[in-house]
Formats: sequence, structure tokens, C-alpha cells
Amino acid sequence: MIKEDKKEIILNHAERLFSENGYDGASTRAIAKDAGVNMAMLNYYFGSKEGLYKAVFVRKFSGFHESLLQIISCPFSSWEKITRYVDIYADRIVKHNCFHRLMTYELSIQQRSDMTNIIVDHLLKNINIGKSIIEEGIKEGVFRKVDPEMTIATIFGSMYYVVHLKNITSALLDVDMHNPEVVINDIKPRIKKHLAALLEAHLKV
Amino acid sequence: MIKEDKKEIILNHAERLFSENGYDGASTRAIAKDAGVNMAMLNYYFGSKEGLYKAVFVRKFSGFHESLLQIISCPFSSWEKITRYVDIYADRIVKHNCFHRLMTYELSIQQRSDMTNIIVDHLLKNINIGKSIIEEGIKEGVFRKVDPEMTIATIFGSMYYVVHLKNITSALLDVDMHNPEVVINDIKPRIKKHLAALLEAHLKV
DNA sequence: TACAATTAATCAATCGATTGATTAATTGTA
DNA sequence: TACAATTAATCAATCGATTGATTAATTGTA
Repeated sequence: MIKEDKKEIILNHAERLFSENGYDGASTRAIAKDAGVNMAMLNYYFGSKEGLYKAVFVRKFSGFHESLLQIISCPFSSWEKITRYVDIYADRIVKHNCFHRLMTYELSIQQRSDMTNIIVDHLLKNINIGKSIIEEGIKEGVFRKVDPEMTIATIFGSMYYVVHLKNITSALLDVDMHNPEVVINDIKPRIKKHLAALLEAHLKV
Repeated sequence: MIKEDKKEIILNHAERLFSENGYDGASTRAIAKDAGVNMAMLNYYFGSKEGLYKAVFVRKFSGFHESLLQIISCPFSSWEKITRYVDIYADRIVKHNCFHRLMTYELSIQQRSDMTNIIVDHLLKNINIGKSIIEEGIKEGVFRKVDPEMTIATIFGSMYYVVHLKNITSALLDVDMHNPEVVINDIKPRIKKHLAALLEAHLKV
């Protein structure tokens, strides 16, 4: 119980510092100090810095795939499914934007290959759900014959661009993207609205 | 002459190692060894590691904005302008994908604030050209009343997603994104085609 | 008491940066 | 033109600081 709490505390602070400074930029000393624990505790609980890094990812990966699977099992139309898919993912990326930033950073540099594989395996499962929805709509004749994979890239690319490059979008959208309230109340609905309009024009026959 | 060559060599290797390993992951020793120079040369030419880092960016920033400005000064239609804009940027991002990866990484972690400002200033100028093209088209009545800023995010987000997250797109598109020929001959045209179709459905009245 | 949890101290390795010295190239001058 | 003076380029060696990790000792708890 106490043990679990300490581990969770360490994981929370590690997640923030890793995503703010990168893997190499976040020293174990800084993480330990930030979490208010002795730095030997990191190795005691997670074995090594890389072990801690992996634990940050693995923790976040549990459960989300299942919640996505619910969409395609429900009797929605393909259009309803894809909009729900986008909305759920937008909520997720905005809520855990630090973590998603860390994830895309780790993907962009293929340094720790086993770490990369873990992330790719997880992401692909979730991405393929969206892809299957689009392909289903095409097969049913309710979607145009678009490029499903590239459409997926557009969906995620748009969301990542707005949420991750805060310095750019703050200036571009003339808002403070570092203010969570602004992002949740103003930007997230704007992303959803834009993607819905974009996909409607792009997909609907 | 010889002096310039050495500086260029160092900058080339620094650019690659920085983009592969991140700022903290690329040690000055590794860069010097990779470039085949004594590590004292880095400080001799660039003052410090951060000086070298800045020099990598500043070198790439010269000239590109001017080539983009040519588009809006030509007597093209708004539709022609935006497709040319996208194509030019797609070429650019694919050709210098290592550098663009480094740039987005540096933007996502706001650690070296002066470095961030340099990048934001440069990018905003180029982004606003695209934005002005879209707004012009809307004003002329040839484009629908879309969200111009979000449309920009979609354009760049789509390109970045495909080009930067090679491990994901390799699996998603079933190609080897680490093979430059594949990217140039197969993926780049596919991105352009997709974005053209997407923007046509999205923008054209 | 037995064992998990936690601590301070310490380790070797590596980091970015600087040093003094040397070499090669350029400039100035008689 | 000949040679001294100056500068730029390059080197091996070393600096203090920081890194991730480990150790032995201590504390807490069931």
C-alpha cells in the first residue's frame, strides 16, 4: 500500500520530468529530488533508469485499447464510429499530453529499440482500430475510396501538432497553450470540430 | 576555405547526431569523433555545445522563407498556391527530415528558451504564408469558410507524422521508411496526393 | 525477530570545457 | 623577394562537475 504509493509517486514525477527534458535530460537525481525520495529508491523499485522509463510507459498502456474496442463492437454507423474514435483519442491526448509527447519523442529517436518495440506494438493496435473503421465505411459504400493509412496520419498528425508544439500553436491560435483550462475548454472542442468537418468533406460520399 | 569546410563537416555530423540522439544524448565527444576532428575544435569554432546546436539551426533557416514568398507573389489561383505550398514543404521535410525531427523535438521540450524563440520566429513566418493563402481563398470565395489555423495544423501534422514516426508508418504503410529511396519515390508522392485530395474536399466550394 | 524500506556515502565513468603547446598559413615589411 | 611577425588551426592532456549505480548501515513494521 505505502509501497505502491511511493512507486506511483515516483512514476508520476518521472513521467513529467522525462517528457519535459527527454530521457537523457532527466537525471535520476532530479527525478528522486522531485519525487521527494532517496535516489537509491529508483533502482530499488525499478532496477535501473531504463527500468523506470519502461514502467512509465507500461503503466499508461493498460486499459486504453479495450475502451477503443468498445466503439467498433457497438451498432454505430461508420461515420459515428470514426467521430467517436477521434473524440476519444482527442480527449486522451489532451488529458495525457505530457505522456504522449514523451511517446512521440521516444518514437522519433530509435535509440532504445526494445522500448520502441513496446510503444509501436501498443500504438499499432489502437491505430488499426481507426483504420478498420475507415476501411469498413469504404466497403459499405458510405465513405469515399480515400487512402485509409494517410487519413489516419492526418487525424493523429493534426492532434499531435496542435497539442505538442505548444509554442507554435500558442502564437498561431493566439492563445496560451500552456494553460490547461484554455486547451480543454477552447482548443480541444476546436480540434474536434475541425476534424469532424475535415473528415466529413473527405470521407462522406 | 578549408576553415569553412571543417565547420560545415562538423555541422553536418552534429545535425545528424543531435537529431538521432537528442541534445543531451549527443555528447561533444561523440560529435567530434564522428566528424573526425579534435573535440576542442567544437568550442573553438562554436564557443560551446549550445553554440554548435544553434549554428545547426541557423544554417538551415537561411533562404527557405524567400523561396516560399515567391509562391504568393506569382499570379496563381489560391488553389494552385496552396498545392504548391504543400508540395514545396513536403519536398523540404522529406529531404531534411533529420533536421525537421530535431526541430520539432526542440519545440516540444521548452528547455532552452532562446533556442525555442529562434525556431518559433522562423517557423511562424513560413506557416503564416500558408495561412494567408487559405484566408485569401476564403475572402475570394473560392474556398469554404474553414478554420485556417487548424487546416495548417492538419497539413504540417500529416507530413510530420508520416515522415518522423518512421517506426509507426513503416508498419502502418507496410514499407521501409528508413530506406530514403522508398520515402522519396513512394511515400512522398503518396503524401502529396493524399493532401491534395484532402484539401480539395475540405477547401473547394 | 525477520525482512522490507530507506538512507547517506561512495564508486567508476562520462560529461562539457579549458589549458598550454605546436603546427600551418597568412600578413607585413625592409 | 626574403624573412620576421602574426594569426588561425589543431592537438593531447586535464579540469571540475555530473551521471547512473551500488554499497553498507539504519530504520520501520508485521
